[in-house]
Amino acid sequence: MAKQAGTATRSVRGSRSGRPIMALLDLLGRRWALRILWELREEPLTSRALRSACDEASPTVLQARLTELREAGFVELGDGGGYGLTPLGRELCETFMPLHRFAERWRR
Amino acid sequence: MAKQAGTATRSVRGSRSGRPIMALLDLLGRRWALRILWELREEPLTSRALRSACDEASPTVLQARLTELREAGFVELGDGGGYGLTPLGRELCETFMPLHRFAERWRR
DNA sequence: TCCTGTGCTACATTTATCGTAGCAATACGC
DNA sequence: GCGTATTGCTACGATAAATGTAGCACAGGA
Repeated sequence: MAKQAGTATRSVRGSRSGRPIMALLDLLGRRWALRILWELREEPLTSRALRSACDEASPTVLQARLTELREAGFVELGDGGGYGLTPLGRELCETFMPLHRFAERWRR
Repeated sequence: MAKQAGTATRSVRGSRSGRPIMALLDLLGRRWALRILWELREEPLTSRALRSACDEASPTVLQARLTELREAGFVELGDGGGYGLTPLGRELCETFMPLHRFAERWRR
């Protein structure tokens, strides 16, 4: 699994262009990535609470996504335990808020 | 591979809640989905041009994503050939535009 | 007719994710 | 101390999804 340290560019899958938007789209395009950010939007959650919020997704992927999101600087592990958004992550989450309104109108 | 007709709700993976935002986050959280929307943001592209734009992603997934995005009503296949965004898809894409600015500031 | 480009598919290989179980560490109350 | 509960996190076999390469049928254009 991808878990190498965030030393370098890390050639995020399918985006060797170096354009940051591609790296971001790729990171957010992995399973549960968007969902994790969404579930943390209001308050920090423990790893198990987050798992519950994410329909009991397997801890393997959740842990992988959390590591990636932490390396990206969007999520952090509070010293008292529990995952929360960093200021940057909160900012990113704000970017996604209009999606909520859109989804409500969409209603497949 | 997921390819069933859009007959029913289709229980989008990991979102049995019925909340549309979950379905949307799930759909957009599949590989190349966000990227496809992004690459189509300006002009329609043929399937092969889209493939080139997406770093030569395998046509199997691209075709799968395109089918899903079409069923969702975000993408359509123009009668002259070439994939383009529907008005709804364009609207969704607008929602993601702030992401571009964010990514530029992010620059991992 | 041949050539080119379109959307799209087959299929074997590789990779990601799932599901279940369990670990070490850190607390609690007794 | 002892048990018990919770934390973050990992192992590992089974399953689902993505990759890479090749190629199909169809529709023009020369």
